[in-house]
Amino acid sequence: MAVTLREVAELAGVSIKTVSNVVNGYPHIRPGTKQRVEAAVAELGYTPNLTARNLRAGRSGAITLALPDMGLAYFAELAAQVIEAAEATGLIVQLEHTAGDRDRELELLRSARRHSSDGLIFSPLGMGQDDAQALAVPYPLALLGERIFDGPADHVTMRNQDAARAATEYLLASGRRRIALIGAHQGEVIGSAGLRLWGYRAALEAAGVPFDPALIGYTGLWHRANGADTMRDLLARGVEFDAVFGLNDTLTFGAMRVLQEAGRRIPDDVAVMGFDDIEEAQYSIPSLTTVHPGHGWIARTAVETLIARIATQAEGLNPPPVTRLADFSIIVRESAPAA
Amino acid sequence: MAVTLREVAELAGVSIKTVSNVVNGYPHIRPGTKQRVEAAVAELGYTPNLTARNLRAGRSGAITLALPDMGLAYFAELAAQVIEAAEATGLIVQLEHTAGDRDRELELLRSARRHSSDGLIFSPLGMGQDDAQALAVPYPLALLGERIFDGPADHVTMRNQDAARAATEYLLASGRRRIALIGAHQGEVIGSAGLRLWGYRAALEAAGVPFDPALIGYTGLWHRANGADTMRDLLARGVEFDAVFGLNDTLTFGAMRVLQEAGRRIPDDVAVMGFDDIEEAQYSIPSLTTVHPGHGWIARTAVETLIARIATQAEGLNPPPVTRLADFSIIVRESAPAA
DNA sequence: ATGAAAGCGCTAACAT
DNA sequence: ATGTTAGCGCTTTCAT
Repeated sequence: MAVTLREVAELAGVSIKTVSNVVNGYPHIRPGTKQRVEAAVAELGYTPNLTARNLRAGRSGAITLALPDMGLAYFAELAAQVIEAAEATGLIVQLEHTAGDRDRELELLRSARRHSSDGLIFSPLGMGQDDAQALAVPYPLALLGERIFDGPADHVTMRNQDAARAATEYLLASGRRRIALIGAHQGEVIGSAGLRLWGYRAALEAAGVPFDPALIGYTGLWHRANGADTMRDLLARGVEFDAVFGLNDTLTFGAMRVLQEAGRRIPDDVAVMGFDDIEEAQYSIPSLTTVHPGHGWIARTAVETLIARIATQAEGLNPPPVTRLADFSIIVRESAPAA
Repeated sequence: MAVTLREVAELAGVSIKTVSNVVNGYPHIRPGTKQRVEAAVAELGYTPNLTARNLRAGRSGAITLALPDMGLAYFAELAAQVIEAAEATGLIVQLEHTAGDRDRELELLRSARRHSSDGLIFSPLGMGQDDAQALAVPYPLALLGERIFDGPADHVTMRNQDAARAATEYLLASGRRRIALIGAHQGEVIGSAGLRLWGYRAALEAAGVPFDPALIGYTGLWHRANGADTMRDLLARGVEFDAVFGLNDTLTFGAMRVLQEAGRRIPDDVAVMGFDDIEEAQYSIPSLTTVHPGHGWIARTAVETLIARIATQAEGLNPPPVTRLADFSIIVRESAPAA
């Protein structure tokens, strides 16, 4: 079994209080005592039992991060950044997987308190606006993503519509007029796809460029293969276009491959714009012009917001939920140079 | 504050023992009592405090998974699988990031017990065989990967050398003779790169095909960009080859892109073989023939092995470390068809 | 500067 | 079938 305070105290010939004081760096300890305790700690290889400490403190020192799919680079990178941000404040991150399944997501919200964690950072995918009330949970929660707005929980997200509009305006400004959009979700209004499609349409409208439904490529998932399929379909339909706006980078890489297969030069024949700025965007050939949605900021802010909520809730307060929006920027690379 | 057993007991007019019994499904309870308790639980919204339960049980219900880099698809997919396997046995996974940095890895091993977790699944990258003794830690540990062998901890890994040999033999059998290898590490003997290079050489030797150092592409990291760079270098050097064996899939995709840029047809001019069988291998164009290293099995076995070690260590036993090897297989796809 | 002791919320041994 | 109680390892008043 593990060594306890009591055993250290016995060996050092002091009380457990003194050992606790030494371990926790309490200042007023006689140097001699301190040394004896430290020797005993070293000899026995004592490490504090965090579970006991947490029970005493009324917290667990861990937060839960629930993501739909670690296989998508965006989420994998987000996870890495949340872990980093949490680690910086001494919190451990427990990772959960929902597979974007609505039932699993709802179940997670219901059961999350059973996992000994101080709060949840949650990125739903299967749940939608109608499920907003399920976010009214009795523990600290920070929502990510674009599935649910104005819900009863803190929310960290980005200006999807503005960003998509800016991306489209960028393509328009570089002289493109027939901009294909891939990754649309049939009938979606709220959600990354719906919002970004709106931004795209707003930019077209403002520029007086007619919206052509034939330019929209629909696909449920946003993996590389889906982008490839959608692009193949677009080409097969013989639609003309001089630019492609992919609603996420991974999808866009798939589309880019198919374009190149088909002999379309990027950016000469077709300019390509992505969304997410995942790491690979810097290294692809050509490198990908894309929307940087501030995921680092989102990760840090999610952790920060959750910590703040944990603190206020511990004081018995319950301030109204806040929404925090990340800044975005267009990262210009080879696939869509400026005009 | 959260509702406790005591409050539920008070409301239901029973003792906390009875409430505990009900909550834990102890069978012999009078139906009426059970109902009253359940009503009280529901009314107050009681959920057990896991920290207290864990303190009592002497375990935390969580395991730690430490990986070098979530940005690499292989590790992201491995994480997802470990989480799934752990979840199936009721364990939570705490994820840590080492960035493949030796000092961070050593620090992690030292401090891991401070994190309230029952054990560690650890995939080192910066540490090497010389650091084997650092694995002699006083808590349950399962080692992954190919950096350290015969260390003082349980080890779940695969037959790297055999697998690389089989992959090379497959290419030879399909009639290729000039097989470029990319992803080699200068001077490495132990480690994924070193072992796989050895397997490659063994296959060549067995087939009587001379080893040509000019065919070896060196690169430290195994990201897509590294594969692309290495392949560009190979092409620039004017080395002739009719096949490429990439030491991981991600790297191989980068190389494949450059090959296609250069007008080499896959598999007609160059057959391409990867290693890892990440999801994308099914969807790339062409789809990637690769070594399936049994990551699902590795994830499940790592969790299983760790749980077994946790159990024996709790009984005060300390059986010698075990090594468990995953089976591999060659997944034949378009990039390198059978002869 | 240090010790004694209560108590965080839970489970289980022991009673009844 | 249910109640009483000790104790998991720790921190923290309250004494001294």
